[in-house]
Amino acid sequence: MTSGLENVSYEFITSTQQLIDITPNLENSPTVSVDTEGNNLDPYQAKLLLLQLATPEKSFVIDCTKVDLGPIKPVLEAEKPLKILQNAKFDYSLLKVQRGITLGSIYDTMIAERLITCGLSREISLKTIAEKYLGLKLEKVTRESFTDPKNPALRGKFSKEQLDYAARDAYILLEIFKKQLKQLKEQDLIDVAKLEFKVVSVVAEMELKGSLIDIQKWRTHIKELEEKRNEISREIQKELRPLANFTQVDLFGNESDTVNLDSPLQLLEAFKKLGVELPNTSEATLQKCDHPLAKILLEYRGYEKMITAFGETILEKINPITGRLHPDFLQLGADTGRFACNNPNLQQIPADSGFRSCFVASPGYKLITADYSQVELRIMAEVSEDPVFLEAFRTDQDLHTLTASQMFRIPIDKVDKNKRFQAKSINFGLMYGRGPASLAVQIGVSVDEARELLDVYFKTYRSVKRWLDNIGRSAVKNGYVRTLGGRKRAFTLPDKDHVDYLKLIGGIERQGKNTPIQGTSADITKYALVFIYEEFKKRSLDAYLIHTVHDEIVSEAREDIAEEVARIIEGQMIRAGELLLKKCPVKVEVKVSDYWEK
DNA sequence: GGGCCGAGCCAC
DNA sequence: AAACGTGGCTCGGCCC
Repeated sequence: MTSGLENVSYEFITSTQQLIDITPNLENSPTVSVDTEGNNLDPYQAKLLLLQLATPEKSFVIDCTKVDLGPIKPVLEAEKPLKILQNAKFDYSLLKVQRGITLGSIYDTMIAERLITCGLSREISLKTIAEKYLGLKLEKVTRESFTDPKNPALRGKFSKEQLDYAARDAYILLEIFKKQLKQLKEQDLIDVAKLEFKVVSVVAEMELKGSLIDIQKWRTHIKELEEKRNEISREIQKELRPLANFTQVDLFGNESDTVNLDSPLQLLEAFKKLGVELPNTSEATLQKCDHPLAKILLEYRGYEKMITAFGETILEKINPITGRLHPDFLQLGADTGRFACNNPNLQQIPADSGFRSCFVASPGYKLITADYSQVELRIMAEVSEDPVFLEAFRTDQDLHTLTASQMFRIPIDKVDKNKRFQAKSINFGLMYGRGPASLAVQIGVSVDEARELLDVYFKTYRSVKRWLDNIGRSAVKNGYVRTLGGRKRAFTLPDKDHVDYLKLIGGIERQGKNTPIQGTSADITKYALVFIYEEFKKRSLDAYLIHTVHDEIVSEAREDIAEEVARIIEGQMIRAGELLLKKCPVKVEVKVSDYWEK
């Protein structure tokens, strides 16, 4: 079953001359799998220990503590052979930072697996795919042994076990690659796979560059929030003090006459003394509560949340070597194809608070923020071919105002704020498969009125309704949907006799409606990232991608070329949009600034 | 004391 | 309160 894959024969390279001798083996192979071992996950702090290379004919394990990788730099940086890696971003970053070597072309087995499973599974580890494709049960990997500070490998002493595993991890990728490729072809995923593989190195470079944060400004902002929170806290305590007998005793026996506002237990007790019996202190409960204290408490929580979620914790992630933030961009974080981001998640920095403006350009540089204007609604116009929607975008009108005008049968200049808001709520809500009940809550009308509004809306935009109905049905009928970039998302269909059958089907219909829209937006942004990166490289510009938030791309460029770079970014983003949107025009808004602007 | 999960809230 | 899509982070509560 496992056909000798457990024990791969390999050559251990411990001198530069040996490496020179094997270079032809690599140059003449169509594919070479690549793996690295370092002693740290952070490419800036890691020491490169081993580099494993495997061709179908022969495998090599290179002792990077002794060997100069210069002789194989050209073959790694060339388009051919194709480099096959599991989670290539890691190896790319390590090789780039520690040896100045990049990888010219990438096939990533982890990314490929995410495309192949397309939402049905998130099991994409090497362990999982080795078993799936090769029937191979990998023993617990010795990767941890490399990161142990006491590990002799740090001094260039490798155990036979370490070397064997290292060689095997590289070699098996060749076999996995062949089987995955068949799957990618069968599922018609080659185009999107090519895109994703190009995105890998762009994301690696983006992460390596990272974002600069103005620490002083950030701390000042936290302090302002803390002051506001403390002020509210004092106000609350003042209300409570006259009630007395609130003596709390902490772990050290210290007595306090204040209530811990973060303790639900103490809060309930306090409310009780005020004559208010509450079942709990959840947001909903407090919202319904008439007592003025409830309102202020919610305000307190708002500040508290900001401070804990975006306070000092983000500053702790600043890299000690670069002094910048290097978040982890998860290229296929969402099943729709969108990025996710963590450590820290820079995709959820509050948009309208003082936090964003703390992200700044390096001295002598500018930040360029570029975002697609209403890209998801434009995608809906494209896929539905709705004549009214398309016309609105072709003539660059305000879609929400136009929608309101048509729904309520009033002239454009008679559309007030409320009617525009209602139309906007429907326009956006549709993309989420939103129903009358939730719409009613948002725009403050009864459910019947909301249903009425939706009816009118769909009479105006018949093609939109037809498209939404069809795509929802096809998600259930076929078990999957696709984006305009060819990306696929599959669904696990419930059994007909499942107790929640209708509920589950409803969920799949909504996902089926949303995924082509959200996922096409992801396709476009990813093409744009690749185009922009290639353009920067081709022109050798002192400009760098540093961040992306779904329909937005942030770059940093030297001051004197910032305006030129802004035009390049805009052009490449439009080019990416037009690659997938043929009927609906694409619009991009670009800003050049000293900080991250919304 | 660590893992897991839901609630609640941040983004698009 | 409630049939609104995609994520991550923090907290509190629960379990082992």
